[in-house]
Amino acid sequence: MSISKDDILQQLQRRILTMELEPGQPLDEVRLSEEFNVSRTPMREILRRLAGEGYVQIRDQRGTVVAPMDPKSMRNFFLTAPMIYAATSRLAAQLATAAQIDDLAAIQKRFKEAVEDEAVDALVYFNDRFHFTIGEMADNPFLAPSLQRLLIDHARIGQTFWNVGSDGPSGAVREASRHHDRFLEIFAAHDEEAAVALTLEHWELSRTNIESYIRPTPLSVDIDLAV
Amino acid sequence: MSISKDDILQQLQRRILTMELEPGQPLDEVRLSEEFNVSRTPMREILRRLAGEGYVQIRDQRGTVVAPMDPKSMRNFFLTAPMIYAATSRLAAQLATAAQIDDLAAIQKRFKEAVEDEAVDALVYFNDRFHFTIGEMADNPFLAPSLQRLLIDHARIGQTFWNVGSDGPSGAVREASRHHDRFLEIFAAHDEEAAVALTLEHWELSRTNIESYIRPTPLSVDIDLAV
DNA sequence: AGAATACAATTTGTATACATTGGTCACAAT
DNA sequence: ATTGTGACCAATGTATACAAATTGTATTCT
Repeated sequence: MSISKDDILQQLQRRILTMELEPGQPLDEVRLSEEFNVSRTPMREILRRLAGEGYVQIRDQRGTVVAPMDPKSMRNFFLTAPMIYAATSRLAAQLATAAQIDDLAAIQKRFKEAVEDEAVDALVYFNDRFHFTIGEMADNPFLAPSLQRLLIDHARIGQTFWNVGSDGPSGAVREASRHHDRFLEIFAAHDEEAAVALTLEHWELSRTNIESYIRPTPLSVDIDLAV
Repeated sequence: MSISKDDILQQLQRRILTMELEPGQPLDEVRLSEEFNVSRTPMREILRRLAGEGYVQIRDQRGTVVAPMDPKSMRNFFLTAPMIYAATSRLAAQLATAAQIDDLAAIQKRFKEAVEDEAVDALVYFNDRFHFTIGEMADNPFLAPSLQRLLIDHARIGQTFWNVGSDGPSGAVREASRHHDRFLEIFAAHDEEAAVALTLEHWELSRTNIESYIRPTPLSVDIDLAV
């Protein structure tokens, strides 16, 4: 049996989220179709689908590139994420089914393993899957597409967030993991307000860390200026 | 010269928005490719793109149908639209350029013509284009996909809104048109708060009319119950 | 040397033939 | 009568050959 198109799609998504495929990097149809042992036709279809989901950009007659990340999109990201995340969490808390919460718990289990294994790529991926699944729980086709686009850039912008120092996972990583555990409890209790509050807390944790990377805390100015 | 793929895409979008193609209706690749004089390959690509934008649904090995409209999606629509619309308008007010406002004015001109011509399809279409263009002004790739999906169903759900009675365009239609004129002024003035307020006003007008169709005002209960 | 242009090479886009799958209908068995 | 089986048909999915377009390179002219 051969690899399915969905598998190829998912694998490319993972590579893009973990930045194994870098923003702006061109993707060659022929190379990819050879790598995955399919002809160009289905490969092109997969790339079109990735474009529809915001993972890649296709420019007419000029091929496909991994969706770039420019400063403007950063601004929009910080502007939009809290609103969409909060709305999604509220709906998820309203509508969560037991089966969905089980799925979410399974993802969180693998996330925790990644924390202990200090596996950055796995952290990025399962964190994405965790929040993506919350999106599915919200069951709102009008909200989902924006959420999904946010999650793509969140995974990529936040790459450094998960970086494991020489002294093991950072406190922030462990706190994010505790947040996830609390999400599970809150969804089981269908507590909308708590879901929104935790979402904003989770966002702040992420935002602070991301910003400290993008705009690092300036070096101390407390030096001797005497000449 | 032959018809371009973008033209075909746009034409199918228009047909779906005006419900010339009805929700749930199957779309045959071969028939469409013959109608537009292209081979199946580019036609399939166009359908894939329409699927990515939410105009149609593609089920594996079972073909394409115009995106259906079920009661659940209605609930989500009313839940989500005000938030996304308000956020979009705020950003559009912030960022509107003179050229964009000119574009918007051009669309509004054609909208007004449709009001006078009592052309329902044109009303539906140019109203959609008006709000779609506001979305472009907001220039936020994280918000746009949700907005676009909302606009698809707004055009379709609101179909009856534009219906022209025997006594010409309804007051609601004329009021919607006045709202559009005010949008133009507000964007030119970059007045964010006014933009949000007008958006909610515009939404209320639309919502009230739509709901009175979906859930018609109950027949009078003031009848003779005596037996 | 630098700019412009013609040409070659690479890559994307399209058409079409072939393969596979899902649905329908007839028919047999229970 | 209802349900299960299988063959056929129609429609979607894939491979591949060919066409068109873009990019890179070499050559020529100023």
